[in-house]
Amino acid sequence: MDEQWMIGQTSLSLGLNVGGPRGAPPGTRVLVEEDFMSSKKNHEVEALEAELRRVGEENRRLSDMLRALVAKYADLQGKVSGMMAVASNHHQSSTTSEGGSSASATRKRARSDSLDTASRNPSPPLTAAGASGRFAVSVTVVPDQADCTPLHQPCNSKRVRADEVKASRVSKLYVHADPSDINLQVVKDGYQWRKYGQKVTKDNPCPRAYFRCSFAPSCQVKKKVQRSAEDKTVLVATYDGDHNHAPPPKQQRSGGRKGGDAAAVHASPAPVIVQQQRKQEASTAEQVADRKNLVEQMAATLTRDPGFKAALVSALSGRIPVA
DNA sequence: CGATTTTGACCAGCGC
DNA sequence: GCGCTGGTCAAAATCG
Repeated sequence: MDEQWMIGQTSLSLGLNVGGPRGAPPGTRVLVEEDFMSSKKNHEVEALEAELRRVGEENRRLSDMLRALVAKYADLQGKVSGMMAVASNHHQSSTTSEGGSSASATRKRARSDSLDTASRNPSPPLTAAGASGRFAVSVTVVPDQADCTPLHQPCNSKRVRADEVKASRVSKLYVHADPSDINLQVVKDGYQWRKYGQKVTKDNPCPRAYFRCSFAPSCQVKKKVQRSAEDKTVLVATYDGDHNHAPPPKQQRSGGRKGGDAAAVHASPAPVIVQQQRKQEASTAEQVADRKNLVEQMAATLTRDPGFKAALVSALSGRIPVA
């Protein structure tokens, strides 16, 4: 995937001036007359240079470590992909012989079957999210149990327990929402969602909202959004399925009426974290470009954020003692 | 006027 | 069989 590309972006310019002025501005000149001052200055310069060399070396070492890590990751990913492909083939051959629908093929199932006739997309769930300038976003993925869910067993199974067994693609996204927007059940992930239901669940006083992807009628991705029972500032979004289309372009995402996901995404490019569940299927150039855009957006957002810069500067300046 | 949200009703699965 | 619960539907309401 994009590790190599990301590695190549080591020169993401943050526009920082770390460690104070690197030289007097042109045109200014400091005259130091006393010898002891001169020697002291030389001493400081040497110390700073030594520190600079040390930091540079550390930087190089960390870069090497990162490269090694990414290489290992890619290697492992390849192995996992291979194993999953093998498992998928195996499962397919075993499920195709299972035959007709069960006796509990109900009206509802028939309904959902009609919906499920739409293709189950192979595209990776480019689940990206940013939350109102907050950076606390995390993702957990329930690993695919079965790559190809038979059509008579739709992914949107009702029971969580059944989901745990049958669900093909379920991922969870934790978004730290703005406490002031305590009623806003919105997880901004770049896609257009249409709410089709809301329910108060037993274990959580906060209602759970049900969303469908409204950008593409054939897209069967569903999303459940609920505030965490423990921390009401945390939104838990559960994604069910994969999008079979690219994320809508920004100008189209702003079509929502009431400041929904789309409008929120349009409002400001929030930091995003991309998670990928099915690497072996994410090979098209378009998807790669999407992810590059997301990373670029992330970097751009971080560089624009004065708080981030300040934190980075303070962290770096703490490492470089200024006499 | 069309798209979206709201909300009560309905349905299916599960445990007892 | 019954009740509980989660998921979905669909009509009405709302909004730009």
